[in-house]
Amino acid sequence: MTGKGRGFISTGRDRGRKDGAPEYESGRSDSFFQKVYEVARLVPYGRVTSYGAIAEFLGTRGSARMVGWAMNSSHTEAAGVPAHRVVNRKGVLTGKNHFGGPHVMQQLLESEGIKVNHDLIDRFDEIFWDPVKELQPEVFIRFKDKDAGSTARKPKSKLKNH
DNA sequence: GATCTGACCTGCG
DNA sequence: CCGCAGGCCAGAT
Repeated sequence: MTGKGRGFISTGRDRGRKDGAPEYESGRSDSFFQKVYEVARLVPYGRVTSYGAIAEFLGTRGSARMVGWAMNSSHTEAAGVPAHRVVNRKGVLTGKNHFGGPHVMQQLLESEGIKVNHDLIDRFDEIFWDPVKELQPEVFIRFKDKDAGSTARKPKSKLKNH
């Protein structure tokens, strides 16, 4: 039951250390990037998610670009981040060039049983794994705990139910 | 310390 | 229906 009772996703309040101490060397930090890595690691085997889904999950819907940018620095993570399971909303392997090869990302996906045709994931809507839908019950509590009072969250009327 | 860029997404024309 | 421009936030120069 994945009894990872640890902090998981922190509030990330104190981002950026002016003292020049690199967060990634510390192993775990509260930086926004680390949160992205955590979510990316939660993507099940044989499933994929999108940058926007992770961004929305973290509370910053419009900052999908940051998720991709975070993946760019994911190579510093010794723990290993399954960045190949993160694609854009269309299911296109936009970050394939950052895997050290134009076909590395595709091969990684295919090794998990994911079919890729011309940099496009086949049956993307079927294997798509949305952290907001899957992890919402447990993780959102962490975020709400941050505000603790601002329970007045905007209802997500617009569901991207493909 | 200001400016630009970026593995994106959504909306408008 | 397709094309484009704006927005988003944090790292890099």
